[in-house]
Amino acid sequence: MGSLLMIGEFSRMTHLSVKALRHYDDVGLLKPAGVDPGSGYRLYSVAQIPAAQVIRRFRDLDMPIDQIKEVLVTEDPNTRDKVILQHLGNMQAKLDQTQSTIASLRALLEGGASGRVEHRQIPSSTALAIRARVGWDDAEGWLGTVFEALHAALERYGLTRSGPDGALYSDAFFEAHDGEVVAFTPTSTAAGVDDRTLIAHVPGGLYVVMMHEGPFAGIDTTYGAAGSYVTEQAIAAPGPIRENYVVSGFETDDPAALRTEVCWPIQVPRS
Amino acid sequence: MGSLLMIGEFSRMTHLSVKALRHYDDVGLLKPAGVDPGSGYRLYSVAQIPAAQVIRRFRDLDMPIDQIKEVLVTEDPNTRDKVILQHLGNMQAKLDQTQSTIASLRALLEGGASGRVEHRQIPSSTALAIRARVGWDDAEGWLGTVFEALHAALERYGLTRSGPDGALYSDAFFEAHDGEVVAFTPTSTAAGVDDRTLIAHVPGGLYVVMMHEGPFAGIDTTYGAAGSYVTEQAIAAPGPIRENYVVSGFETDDPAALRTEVCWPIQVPRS
DNA sequence: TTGCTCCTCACGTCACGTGAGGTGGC
DNA sequence: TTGCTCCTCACGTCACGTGAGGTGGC
Repeated sequence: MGSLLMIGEFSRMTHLSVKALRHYDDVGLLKPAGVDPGSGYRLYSVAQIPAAQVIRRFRDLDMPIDQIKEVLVTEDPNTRDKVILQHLGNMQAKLDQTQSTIASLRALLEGGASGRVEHRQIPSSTALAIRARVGWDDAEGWLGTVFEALHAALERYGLTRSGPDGALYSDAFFEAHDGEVVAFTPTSTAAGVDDRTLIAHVPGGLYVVMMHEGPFAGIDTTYGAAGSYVTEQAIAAPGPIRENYVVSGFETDDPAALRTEVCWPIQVPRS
Repeated sequence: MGSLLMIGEFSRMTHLSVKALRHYDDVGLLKPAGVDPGSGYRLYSVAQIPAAQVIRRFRDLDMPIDQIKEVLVTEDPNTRDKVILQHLGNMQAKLDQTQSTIASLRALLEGGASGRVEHRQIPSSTALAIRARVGWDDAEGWLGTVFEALHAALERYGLTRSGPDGALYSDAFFEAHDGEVVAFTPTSTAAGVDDRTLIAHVPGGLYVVMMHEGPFAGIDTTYGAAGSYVTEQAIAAPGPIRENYVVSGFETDDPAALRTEVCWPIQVPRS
């Protein structure tokens, strides 16, 4: 129980480097069981080995130190294991996305089939919507929860969806990877909706529309194609970019079956 | 061809942030096609979009900028695609290791069955060996290539292996994640080996030996168990830690079937 | 006394992000 | 003229790694 180890021995037993161990002490992630008052030597207990092993694994998975701290402060073992397993779920999701990034890279190298460009006048519509400042990496998760909330609200008010879910993206969202996003579910009427903040008017306009087929990891290729077209035609117009989720994760579990319309605002042609 | 874009437009089309684009300009990863002499504005060409897409994917996969540069300077498209695919192979391997880290974390939470401890007098032996300073992350790859070289040498000299491959690890390898490692293939005789640098004497000694079952991602648990035992018995001795690859990647493709003996040096008991 | 292991600053690294303060064209 | 988009420093962040310079016990 009380066997104490010097930092080098503890390092060999846990495979954490000495520098890392000192850092974990500094930031309060893993404090040594004791400190020699005379020499200042850190003294670790063999009982700290399991905690060190958990830390090492999470760091291997690039979990931030603060998050690991949250996991480890949970004293009750059952609760703690649940927290860990939940984090593992997130890791797995990240991993799946990495897989999909690799796939999209392969696809890119094999030459992406650029889709067809369509000019479309999108009419304005009434919708239930939620607007927020969203960070780039949180966007996919945010959209998922928000659309679930919007669909639940639709049902609650006895309304029906009059078209695919969609979202408007501010320039800052792309340029600073952090900006306003409006997620909306169109509906023919918002009668009876008492929460006024949910009701929104989604402005229409003239857009170049391209269909993106497959997961979001590769959607930048469609953005590139649409943007190139708009640039070469010199018809770009200001305003948010719009995505329509024609076939979304609510309709299919097969990532390859996803269909997203990328809508790039363009000028009304001069007569 | 010549359509030029301001940095914000290029950001929206490539999904790279403006800050990232400026950084890639600074470090020479992606220079804008032109710069406005009056304003200093960066001007990108639509022809640069594919390069930006490749960069974005590799960065999503955490490939260092310098490596991406190496990939992109390869002008010939065929060679370049081969280089990229090779890097993708590495990525896939890292991903598989992440999977295995997750698995070992789950195993850890379900309570690892700590193996049996054996005291063993390991005799000294002659061996073909390669010694080098190795970085932590390179170790597994280094061992693979080195053992292939050693086996090839054995065959070349008409010798036979007299025991499992093994390696000696300096303290610095664990404590600084960068230190001396000796990989060796034991052989009863080194007669006829003209490359003297290959011949080594692997010293024997008294060790505590524990068998690690499964992939290397979880081997720290066995280190922890062996180290705890040695500490609690107060029998630790100086000297490198030794691993014997009883069932290695050369013998099986199933990670769960791997068997590695972790040998921790201990003192000769006093009469 | 020599070596060994440990200690504490202070600074470097990598890939950007975060402001501050300022400029040019519609 | 106001806004907008862009510009360049300079510094911050995260998780350590890299020395420099120094101390205590066998």
